[in-house]
Amino acid sequence: MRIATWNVNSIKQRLEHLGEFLKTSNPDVVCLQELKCVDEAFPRLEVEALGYNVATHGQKAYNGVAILSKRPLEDVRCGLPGGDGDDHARYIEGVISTDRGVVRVASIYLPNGNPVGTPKFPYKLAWLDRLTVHARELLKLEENLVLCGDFNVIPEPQDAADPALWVNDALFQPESRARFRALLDLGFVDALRACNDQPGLYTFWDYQAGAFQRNNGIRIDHLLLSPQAQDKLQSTSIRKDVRGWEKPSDHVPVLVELKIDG
DNA sequence: ATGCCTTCTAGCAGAAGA
Repeated sequence: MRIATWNVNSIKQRLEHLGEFLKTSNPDVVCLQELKCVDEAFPRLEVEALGYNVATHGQKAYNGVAILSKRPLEDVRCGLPGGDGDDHARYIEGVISTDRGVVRVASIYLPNGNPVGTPKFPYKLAWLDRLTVHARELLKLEENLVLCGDFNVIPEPQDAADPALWVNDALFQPESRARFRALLDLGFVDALRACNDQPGLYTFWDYQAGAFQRNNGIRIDHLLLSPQAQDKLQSTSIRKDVRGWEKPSDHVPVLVELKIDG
């Protein structure tokens, strides 16, 4: 089973790219972030015509997450528990059954948190804490579980082309990185790092200042695997070429291949 | 040191993103 995550930065602006990505990578499951539209405005019929079931959790203008799956989606849950008034559409979860096993997948759009020193940063940290609490519960199910998405965390210095540029940024603050590590410490593995410890692997390049042309990127889109899923890890890849398409998202798709349905 | 660019909504500028 091939699972992808991609922050599309507006699904309406990126529908053509999504079609091209689905055709060329042929994923079984796709977790999308930053839809930037309400559920009713999601191009559901167009995506279904490409062979995918669709579950969305959208909102007007900002955020918005979705899961696309060739196989039916079951037990879909929208929103991260413990919000207490948090109305951002940043979390959706579902289950996919195959002949060879079950996979639970979450599509996550973690808060950016900038600028540090405003309420946005503690909101990010609190959201990371809530995610950790929920993930601990999910791990008790002992399922194949993949937490996919734009975590808005640069885990390590080697995950940035120029770490010095990010020292004052919410994505690279010690508090953000420590919480990401705490999440991993529950028993998850960062799928890409399990396969490749090389530097220079990025999933985001800013639109400004020719960041992509200069390969001034960061790695913030991640696929975290439960122990059961780790045992089935076959490969990972980053579709860097997608950033070179005309009018691209600033993020590219990241994929993991799990030996689940052959 | 700051803006650089792209998206959204609203309305012809500002917020948000990272």
